[in-house]
Amino acid sequence: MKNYSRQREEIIKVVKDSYNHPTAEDIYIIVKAKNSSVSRSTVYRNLGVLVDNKIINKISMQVGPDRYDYKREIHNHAVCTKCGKVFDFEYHFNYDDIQKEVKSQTGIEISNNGIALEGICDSCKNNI
Amino acid sequence: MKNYSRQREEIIKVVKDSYNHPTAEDIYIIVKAKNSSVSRSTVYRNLGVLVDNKIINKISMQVGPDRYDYKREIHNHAVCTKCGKVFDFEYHFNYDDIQKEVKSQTGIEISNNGIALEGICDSCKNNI
DNA sequence: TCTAAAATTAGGATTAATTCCTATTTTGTT
DNA sequence: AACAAAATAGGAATTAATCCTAATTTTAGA
Repeated sequence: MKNYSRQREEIIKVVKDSYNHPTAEDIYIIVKAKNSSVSRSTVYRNLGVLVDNKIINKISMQVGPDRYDYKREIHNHAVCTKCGKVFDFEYHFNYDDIQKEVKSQTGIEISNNGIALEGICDSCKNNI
Repeated sequence: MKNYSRQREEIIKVVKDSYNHPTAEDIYIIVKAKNSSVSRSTVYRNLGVLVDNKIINKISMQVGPDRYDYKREIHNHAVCTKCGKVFDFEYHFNYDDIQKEVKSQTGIEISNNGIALEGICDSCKNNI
């Protein structure tokens, strides 16, 4: 994130305006459509940079490509392992305590902002 | 899981005896080494079947291939997003309440047994 | 403003992990 | 034993993501 670039600016804006946890490909399509010539590799590279800089979140799941989420107030995700749809949910986790506990037990400095769980959503259960 | 097969039996045993969250490839190597001719696709297919039947867990993360874990008493995972190492940790989450809450807010029936968090481990932080 | 170094990009090739395909073999049932 | 259903082997194909290199853009400094 040393130098400004129009492409990165666009990518940030697209993620910020998306509330449906888009994939890298989704983002690529949208940025591309907005005129701005951009390459797939630029999208992937910048998403990585933005995750590293804690501007966006990356959600990896048991099914399908990774999803991205602009970092706002803390919230949690529930992902359907059949269709890949991502839902937000609220729950009062004691994030600070969890973080402290994980650090002391494993040495890992947690970067999640929120917790992700997986399961089967209603429509998939009724195999629609 | 309708019919018995020697290969599936072996795969279950390998996952059960592994306490280091092996990848599909790890499992394939071990089963193969144990004599038993087995193909990679058989390993992948059976791991899927075993996950569906809730005999094993699948851990997907931001980095590297999926990991598998034999389902025992409930516990949580902390994954390093740099090196991919998976650590266990204990934390008293109110799983029942979380499950109920997620179900009512999103319709998702959670299948996780335990919660997975991500971050950077000690050795990666000191970029060893 | 001009220039050089550093950062970033485009575009395509490559890789890694997983899924898919089909002929063959094994298993459970009568 | 015979038949149908389930599972396997082996390799091809697909998907998502990463990597590579030459060209372009940005920034900082003279």
